Amino acid sequence: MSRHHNPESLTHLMSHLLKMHRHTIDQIIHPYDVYPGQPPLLLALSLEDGLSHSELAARIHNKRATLSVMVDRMEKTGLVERRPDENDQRVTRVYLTEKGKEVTVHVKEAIKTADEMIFSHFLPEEVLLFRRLLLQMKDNLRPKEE
Amino acid sequence: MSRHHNPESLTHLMSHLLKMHRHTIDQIIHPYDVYPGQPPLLLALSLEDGLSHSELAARIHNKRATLSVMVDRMEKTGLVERRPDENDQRVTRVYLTEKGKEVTVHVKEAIKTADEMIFSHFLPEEVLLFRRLLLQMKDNLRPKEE
DNA sequence: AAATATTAATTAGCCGACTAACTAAAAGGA
DNA sequence: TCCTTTTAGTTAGTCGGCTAATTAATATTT
Repeated sequence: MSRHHNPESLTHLMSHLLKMHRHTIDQIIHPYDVYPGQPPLLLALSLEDGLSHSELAARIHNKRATLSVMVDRMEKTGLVERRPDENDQRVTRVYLTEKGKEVTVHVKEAIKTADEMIFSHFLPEEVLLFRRLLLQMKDNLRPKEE
Repeated sequence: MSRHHNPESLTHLMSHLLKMHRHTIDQIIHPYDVYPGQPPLLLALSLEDGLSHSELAARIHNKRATLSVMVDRMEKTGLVERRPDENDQRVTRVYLTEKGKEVTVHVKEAIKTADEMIFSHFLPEEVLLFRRLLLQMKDNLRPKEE
């Protein structure tokens, strides 16, 4: 209780928490051919299907190169499919397959389970407060032009 | 402001924050031959040098296999060295080299810079509150035997 | 003492993430 | 129009992380 009072350990603790959270989800969804990095991508497509690679990469905070390889794998496991954009031949759009849509239902349940676990015993106002602090941090890290 | 009210996005936001935090540190330490995953290992050794692989893996919340490969690389870049344990021939202990110790000074500064950035505009009691919430989450995720 | 189980570390193989370098297509300028 | 710049996506190479399987040494059991 008296050790680790420096802010560094807070980020270390955060990364540990996220690792456990991710692991909880992965345990549930692994049987559905979904790998640990894929839930954000599936959720993004379930909100708006047919995003381009660039849009999708931005939504899930990944680089295009990372996304390209992920989509390769997910195409192989039959979760998504690529279709060329009609107007711009540079653009490839990514769509959920039927299997992808079915699997996303289970992914959402898994996330719900993990979130209820990690935020259990939290008062609603504590969750709101936590959100406010995270948004403050995000703002702090935003590069300022001056 | 009105979108993303579900807890899921909180973990997504956390992972985004950590990614930026890690990137901030990496920008500073990259010239010192330190790769983005290595700061926690260096800090652990600067607190207690000569840990075994198993101990070190536990401290930084990694698996032994992950650690083994990291130590390989860090031995190549001259940051750490392996020495066998005297009493137990199964055990290998990891020590900071002189270069490793020097570099760790810069790593600590980089972490300090990144932490001051991410926690700027935070009141001391907000940091404490944030810590309390994270510890609550950690406790929530601890597997209970019952 | 000998057989068995456990522990420490490594290796192989995979997924996730990045940067840098590349190709192709579209947009903009002279 | 032609040249240049920008944008979209892929590929290659590397680091970080995992699980499963392997090897070696120590502990346990019988």
